Amino acid sequence: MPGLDDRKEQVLRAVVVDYTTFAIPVGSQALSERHFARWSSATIRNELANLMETGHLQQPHTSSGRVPSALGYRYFVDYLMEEERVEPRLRAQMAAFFQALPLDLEAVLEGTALSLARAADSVGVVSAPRTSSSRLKYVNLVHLDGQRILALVVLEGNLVRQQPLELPLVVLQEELDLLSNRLNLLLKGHSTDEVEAAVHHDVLEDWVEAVMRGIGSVMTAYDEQSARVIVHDGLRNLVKQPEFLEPERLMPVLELLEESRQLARVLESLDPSESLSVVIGDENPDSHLRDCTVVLTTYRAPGGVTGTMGTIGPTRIRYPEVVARVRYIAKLAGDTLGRLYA
Amino acid sequence: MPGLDDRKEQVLRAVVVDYTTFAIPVGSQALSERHFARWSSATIRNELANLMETGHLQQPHTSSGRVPSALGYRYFVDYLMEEERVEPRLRAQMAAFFQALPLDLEAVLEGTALSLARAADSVGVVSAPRTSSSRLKYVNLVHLDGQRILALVVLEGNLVRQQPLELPLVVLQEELDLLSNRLNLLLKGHSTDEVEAAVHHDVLEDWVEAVMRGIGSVMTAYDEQSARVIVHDGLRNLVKQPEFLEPERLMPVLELLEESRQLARVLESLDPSESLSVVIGDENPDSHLRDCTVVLTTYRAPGGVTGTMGTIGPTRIRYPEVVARVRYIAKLAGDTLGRLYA
DNA sequence: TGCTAGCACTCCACTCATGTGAGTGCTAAA
DNA sequence: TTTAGCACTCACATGAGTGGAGTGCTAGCA
Repeated sequence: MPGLDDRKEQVLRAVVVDYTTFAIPVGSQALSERHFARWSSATIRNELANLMETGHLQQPHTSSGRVPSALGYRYFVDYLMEEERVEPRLRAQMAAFFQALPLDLEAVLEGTALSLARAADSVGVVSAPRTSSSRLKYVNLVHLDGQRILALVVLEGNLVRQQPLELPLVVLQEELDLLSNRLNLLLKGHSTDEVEAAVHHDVLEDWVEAVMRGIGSVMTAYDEQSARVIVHDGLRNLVKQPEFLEPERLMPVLELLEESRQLARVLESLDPSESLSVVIGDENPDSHLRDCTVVLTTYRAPGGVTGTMGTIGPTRIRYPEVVARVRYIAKLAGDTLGRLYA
Repeated sequence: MPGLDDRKEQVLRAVVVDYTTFAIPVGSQALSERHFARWSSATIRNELANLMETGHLQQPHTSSGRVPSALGYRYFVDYLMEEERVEPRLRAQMAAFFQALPLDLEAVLEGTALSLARAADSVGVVSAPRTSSSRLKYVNLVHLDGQRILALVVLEGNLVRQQPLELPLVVLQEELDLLSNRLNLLLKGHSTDEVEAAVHHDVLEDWVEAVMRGIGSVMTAYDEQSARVIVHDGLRNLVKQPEFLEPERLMPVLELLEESRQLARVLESLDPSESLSVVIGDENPDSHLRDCTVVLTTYRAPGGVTGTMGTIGPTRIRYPEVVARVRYIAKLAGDTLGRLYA
């Protein structure tokens, strides 16, 4: 529920727009001149004071202009913002960029991150697609040497994983082929849980059990890990920003980005239940991102292939523009991955 | 050829040691007190003035202490430095760290980068091993639907690559299994070139040729791309350094690290023909690294598996320590990759 | 000839005082 | 309810003054 009267909303919007444009605190006079010729600066001052009381604005110091607080940005995003349309020329550029990407998962993820970084002039992050629940499509066992074999596991979505295994005895490739066939009949189309249950269900030879355990652990590891593979790009855009001039501001973000496990956890915790979420400043559950705004969305390709992607920048970003661009890039990424998995 | 007399060398060494330790320009008095009780500061001043003339030292401003120039560091590294031994406790820690890494190429590369970053308190970079030319270990063909199949290709080093293929006709899984067996007999252990040659050598059915072309292209793509995969870690160590406080200093390095193609090119151009190379400041061919020292070496695992790795830091690093540690980590990385490819 | 004490000099880094200007809050009148 | 006016606040720039670390140079001594 909005909660601010019409003029307060106009003033708040003007502060957000001006601050995200000029990056300097905005004062009553500037507002009066640039936006509200019909009201004097004194009138604006009263409104500004009110917006301070309600917590929508902040003052870096007593006699400076106003800056939106996290709450102020939040109000702007929720009630005042009209999402822009991505400029036709930029749309075309982006589409061409995606069109030109090699059809290769890593290339697409990296391209998406780069595109996001450029579009928002901040850091772009993309998580690898996690199929909603991985299902076994195909197994193949390869003899390496002695008791060591390699299990190739193909999951739905044509994701291939490998797992070296040490068996309790030497097994020949012919026997492995036979087992591969049996396992394919038995387990094809089954989920991680079902595969792991099958190990306990039947009494099996030792080495067969070892193989099945191996397959189960690959699938489990994939379920857990796949959400953790994250590519990012555009750090240089962050160092340019005045709010990250001091290393003390930059460090937390860098730490987070370099520790991909942490980053994955954070993205997961922010995972947008809605189609797109904007998390502003200290709304972030992770303190590393206290000075950042995270714009997150989900990309989707046919076949339940989805993932999280978005941008991490200063709280002072041009929300209407960035949100629109992130949304559009998610669409492009989804389409491109669709071509990849088709 | 050395070229400096004994005392000048002593003074230069003292300047390098003190500056790399305390990170502030060193003056004649400090030198006299800390290193040369037998000579007065005035004497040292004369020597410092000489070392300025020969270009081994620099002065940030007229009345400040001296700082080694790139030439000075170079002289130190070439003639004055005694490589330290890695502390036993640290050796043990590092070895344990590598021992605990999962036997998986990416994990090992990332672990190596992290280890380098920690050891040198700067950025660690590791290029993927470029096997002189990849060799085929195993092929498996999986029917997807209709005319589409998936080729699973295992290369030496247990690297699995997949490639979806569209065949000119529908082929059943049984036929694919037969072809898999034939191909394994025919191509196992063969290099990219040999595999591609085999396509032209025999007259084959259309769809078999398509499969073989697919396998060849996977291998070619891997050969081309693998030299470019570079992981790095430890950026946060760089922002801490006083010489990178200003964004103008940090930016070039960031740009280079984020543009992995560029980074690959640079590492390649610096590729140490000797076992280990130290490239200091403006000796770097790439201007992005003008303020950096790059310590590069090669890691080697049995079977011609080699790659480039090293650290990128400010010119003010503790050379004897860093060089020793990089060397040791290269050994650990080589051993670990040896286990992986065994 | 090499070393060193002494001295004048330079320049950074810091402090303090001061002025300026953008911005504020408050009040009284329209 | 709006606005003109006014006193006030505070960051920021400027400039003068100071201390200190460091220098180059020179003359005298071993």
